Amino acid sequence: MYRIGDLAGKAEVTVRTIRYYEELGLIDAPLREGNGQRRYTEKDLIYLMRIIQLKSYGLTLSEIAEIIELGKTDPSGEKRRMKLLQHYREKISDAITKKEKIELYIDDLKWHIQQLEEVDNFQECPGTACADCKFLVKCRFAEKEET
Amino acid sequence: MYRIGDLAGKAEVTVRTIRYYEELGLIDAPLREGNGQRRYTEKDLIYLMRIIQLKSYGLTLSEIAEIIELGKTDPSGEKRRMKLLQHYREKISDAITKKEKIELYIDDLKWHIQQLEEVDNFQECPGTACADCKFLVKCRFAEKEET
DNA sequence: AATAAACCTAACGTTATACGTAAGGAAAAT
DNA sequence: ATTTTCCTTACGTATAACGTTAGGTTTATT
Repeated sequence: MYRIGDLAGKAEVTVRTIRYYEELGLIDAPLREGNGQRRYTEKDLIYLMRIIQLKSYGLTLSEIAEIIELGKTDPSGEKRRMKLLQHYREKISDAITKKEKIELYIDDLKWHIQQLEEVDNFQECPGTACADCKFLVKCRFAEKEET
Repeated sequence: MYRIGDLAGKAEVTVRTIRYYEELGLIDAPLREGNGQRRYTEKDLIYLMRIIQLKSYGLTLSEIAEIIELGKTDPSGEKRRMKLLQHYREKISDAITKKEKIELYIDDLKWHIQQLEEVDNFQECPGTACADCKFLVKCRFAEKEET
């Protein structure tokens, strides 16, 4: 059995963080000794590490809470199972959207680099989005290409 | 020449947002008429749209400011050019890191879904990171596989 | 036994982001 | 003539994820 400080040490977080997660309902209220101090098990540690891992994936605490809540729901019963699946799939598509945005950004940066390597004034266009740029008509680069 | 309200309309942001961006130095202080009112050009609009686009990529305003600062640096002169290139490349690798984290997360969610489709108690393992899980020894699923 | 270290609850404080909103007044548009 | 837009200054807001006292008990160490 770990005391809260031990758990914090193993998980490399602060004691406050653990209490906070408990407050949020991210981790279950642990056993208490007669004196009122929290005692944790190995399982609690695993659970905590899981949360930390999800955080490292870029999830917010409330997103993690949501997932945990889903997990607590009785997984037997087709309807609940389907709902869980649906939630996860939504999360996936959100993540894919995020990912795609980052990819756009990366492309944009690459475009900038290319400009930087070839051109002098490189700061005035919207990058890879040039094709559907609202200002294509008035765009310098577009004008140049026309010429 | 646009007044600030026109510009806001075209860019689909509020007037406050434009003033705020000016405050942050994201956009240059525009021309003022005798009365002190701001007048904007088409170029200002393009600039603003560019900022909005970068925001849509998930960049924060300060990240955008940083990029704009980079752009303002005189790009003539080989050393500065190289430095700019380096900055952009760093930004790219940051973005790639972010992207990879999201991909991990997506994999993890997919793993969850798979578990959810096949298994009953699916909530207790760290997902795709199982291979280098700190608790593999004590892991239920690992034990089951050993059995 | 005495002092230090760890624990408890409750609650206010902090940093950052990206504006919103109100006050008080001048200029523009209808 | 009055409604709308604009100006500056500056306080307000919301969320996130804890940090940091405060005031007090418990456990560990010397």
